[in-house]
Amino acid sequence: MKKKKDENTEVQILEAAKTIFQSKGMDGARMQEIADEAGINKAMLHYYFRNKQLLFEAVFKNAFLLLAPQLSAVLNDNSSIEVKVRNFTSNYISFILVHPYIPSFIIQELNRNPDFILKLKDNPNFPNLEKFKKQVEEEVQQGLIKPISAEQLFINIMALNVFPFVAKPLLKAITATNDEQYQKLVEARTTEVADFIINSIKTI
Amino acid sequence: MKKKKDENTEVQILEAAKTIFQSKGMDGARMQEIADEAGINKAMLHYYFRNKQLLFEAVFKNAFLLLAPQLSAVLNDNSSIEVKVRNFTSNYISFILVHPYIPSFIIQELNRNPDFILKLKDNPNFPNLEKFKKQVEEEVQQGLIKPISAEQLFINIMALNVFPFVAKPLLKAITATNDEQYQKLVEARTTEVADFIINSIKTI
DNA sequence: AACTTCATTAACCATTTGGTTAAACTATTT
DNA sequence: AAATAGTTTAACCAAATGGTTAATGAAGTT
Repeated sequence: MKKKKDENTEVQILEAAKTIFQSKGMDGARMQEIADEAGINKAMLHYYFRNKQLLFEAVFKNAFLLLAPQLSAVLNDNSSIEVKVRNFTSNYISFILVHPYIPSFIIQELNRNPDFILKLKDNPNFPNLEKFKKQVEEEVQQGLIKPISAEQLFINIMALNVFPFVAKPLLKAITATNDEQYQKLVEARTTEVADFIINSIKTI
Repeated sequence: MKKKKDENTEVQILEAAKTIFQSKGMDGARMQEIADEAGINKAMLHYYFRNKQLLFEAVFKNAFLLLAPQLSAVLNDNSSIEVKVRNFTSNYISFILVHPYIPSFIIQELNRNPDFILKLKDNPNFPNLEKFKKQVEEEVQQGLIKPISAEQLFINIMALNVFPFVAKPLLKAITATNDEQYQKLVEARTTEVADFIINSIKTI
């Protein structure tokens, strides 16, 4: 091999960096630990990504690129609000079961450095509320759902779906459940949350 | 002054540590920065709190002791579920306006170190669901609210109230609002969220 | 006033950590 | 096979960082 950096090594680094960064955060992660996880020399991290900040940004962007389509899904398809809510809830919970750390990771690191989001906003996949806004207004107009702003509805959908994963340790303690019980509680939400939202907004 | 550690200094340190830890987290915070913020020598931090971990735990406990009563409020008074939901939502949002960093801080650090909660669980003020459970069951039985488990209802209440603050940078970006607009959006939730919840669970 | 005790500081220390460098290695090109 | 160019490593480095220490200050006790 020549001329081209070994893509395999690069992927290995990203994979290891993802593991370490997502469990320890930018500040808690150590370059040596990432190198060990990847099974390579620490200098390689710098050879491929120059420094810790750039490596972190690569991991962060990858994570966001996985999450963004999940959010956009609620916003940009053509089904009714009710169907959207049901699909989103069920899709999101499956998604999390595969990528459990992503939402906490993104929210945590955005709190640490809010300017970070500016680098993502340009991205064409960045979730956009426009279409959803029109749809909510229309359904309200038509009397299909009770008056609510698209922003508030969106926040509610996100909150009910994402929060149980982000606040897992706290909620586990308060509900006095073990891992298995909490997992069941969360899985039950696949339908519970959708029903809860729809109950609230649908007209009688 | 003698015999007693200068309480003023101790308070100054805790105040400074709170500021730094809550904005940078345990890993991102620097002892020197805390000392500077408190306007004292770095050695004082160790004199009063021995090491970084213990200083952090003091700050964390203080934060949790502020938050816990807010949560217990929903669970332990005697009003109806509907009144409780309204009171909690309105109280919680006022609370956050005074202590904006607390919930993110707690959730973030619990994710970093889930065992941390064990140190809090013993505390008599730790939120307990027992009473709330009975109440929900009763109101369901009486047909006052639709069937829902106390755990799910509690998670929903928490999610709808806490999430907008924890995920502020992300939600600000997606809703394309500036600080002022987002603040308004959140303040509107004082009543919006309560209505949303009650709409969903009340029987017709 | 001498003594004792806690509070505070400046200087110091060992370790950790992100990052660098020069050399070795590997594969491709000529 | 010699030259070339990218890849990988071990060793190294300077700065940052949590923590310590020995000396000084200040206040109460005798």
